[in-house]
Amino acid sequence: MNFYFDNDSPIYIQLVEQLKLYIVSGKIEPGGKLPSIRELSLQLQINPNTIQKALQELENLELIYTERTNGKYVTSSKKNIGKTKKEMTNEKIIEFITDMANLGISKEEIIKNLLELGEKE
Amino acid sequence: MNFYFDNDSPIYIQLVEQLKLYIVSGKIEPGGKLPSIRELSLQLQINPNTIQKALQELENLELIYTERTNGKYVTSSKKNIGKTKKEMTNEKIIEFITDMANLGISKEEIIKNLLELGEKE
Amino acid sequence: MNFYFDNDSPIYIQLVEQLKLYIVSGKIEPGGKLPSIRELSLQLQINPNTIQKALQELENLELIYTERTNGKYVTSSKKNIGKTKKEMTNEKIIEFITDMANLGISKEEIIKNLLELGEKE
Amino acid sequence: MNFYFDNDSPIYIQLVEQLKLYIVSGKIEPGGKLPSIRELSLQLQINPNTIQKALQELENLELIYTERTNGKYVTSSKKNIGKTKKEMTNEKIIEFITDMANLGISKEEIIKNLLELGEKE
DNA sequence: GTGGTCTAGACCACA
DNA sequence: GTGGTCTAGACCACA
Repeated sequence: MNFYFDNDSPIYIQLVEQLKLYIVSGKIEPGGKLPSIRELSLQLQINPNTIQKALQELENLELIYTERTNGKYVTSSKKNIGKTKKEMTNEKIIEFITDMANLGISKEEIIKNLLELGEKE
Repeated sequence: MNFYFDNDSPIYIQLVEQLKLYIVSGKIEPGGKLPSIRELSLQLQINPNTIQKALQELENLELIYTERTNGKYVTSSKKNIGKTKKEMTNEKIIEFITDMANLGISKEEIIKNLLELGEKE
Repeated sequence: MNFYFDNDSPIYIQLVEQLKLYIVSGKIEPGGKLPSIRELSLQLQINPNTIQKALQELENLELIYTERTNGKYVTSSKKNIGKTKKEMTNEKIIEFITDMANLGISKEEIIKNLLELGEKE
Repeated sequence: MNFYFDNDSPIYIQLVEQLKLYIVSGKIEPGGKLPSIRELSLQLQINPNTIQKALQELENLELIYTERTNGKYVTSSKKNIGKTKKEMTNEKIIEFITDMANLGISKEEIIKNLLELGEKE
């Protein structure tokens, strides 16, 4: 797991986004234990308060849960994970389509563009 | 021209984004005169300083220019407008593809998804 | 005589500067009659008030003088013209040296630079 | 670091210019931390908004960068600093040569003049 | 009328 | 503590 941060948005938000992606894409496995806040703080060179804030958000989304005195775990609920994945996907698709529409770019052009990008890679 | 503002990002940024879209999509025509800062301020119920800040950004992007004591105009340079449009489009496409890849969604799935959205509408 | 204007400084100032240069460099001859404000206004596409303001400045500098009901003339006084030329020159040289010093560039480097520029042309 | 302000141009521009000089001449070292906006405001007796505006310009020029909630730093990029220094130097030299040419003063005369200034000092 | 600058001061998120 | 945003409002030069 690698994390990248820029100065364009709050660090805790960037952390939430990246952890969400690791969870919904399965790169962090369901039910797995998370490193402690202290550990994460050291590893990522981020203030523990900021880590805590990010993890709190993930807990609100029911993607992780806390076992008192024991640590934090990724949910085992495929349903929760799937729901978040679907939400994220839909949100991003809708936003993308809207953006393209506002730019005056049709669905056909988008698809053509995507296919070309596919060939180049 | 309609403008909508939410509380998720600074007003001046939202104004810049919306004006950019109006310009690159041609809804404000190249060379056209913009309403004065005072007028926009009244219309949008936004402080003139905030309007000024947004327009300054657009001027930095060379999408508008200022005639001293006369007013502000959209650039007539199709090149500038086209360049910005291309930049905005590419940026959003790349971001979208990256997001989808991180979510573990393949290009084929995206296209399928887009086509389905097309049918629904 | 050609005039060029940008939006970086007030037009009347740009007009003063350009006229000063034409006078001190002799491109407008001493004692010569200037076009009327109306004519200049038409030619340069500049508001007559702006022309008037610029000419007033030149009159304060004793580079031109007004013959009531007859028009405006460039001074015949070589002394006045020479004095202004010297002032402008010294001012610009001092400013340039100061700028270069602030940039940490020595006199020797400047001269080297100038000579190189000479060769290229 | 000393700052001087006159009434000939906007304060924020003068501040930008002076900070640029301090940066490109190395008097503020690359990577160094700038005083906070509030501190500068107090020291220079200038409104924080005006300071902010000046620093924003420097950030646009990529001469400084912001660490969220932490402060502002001079870039460590020698490339950026060098590029700006070169730009400033060339600009001023070209402007100077043009001015002198318009005044009808030859390169030889300029150099003679510079050398004389050297002797006087 | 136009845009530009500046101040005072409040308020916010973030770390 | 840090920077960022926004408003209210004054004032200015210019055309």
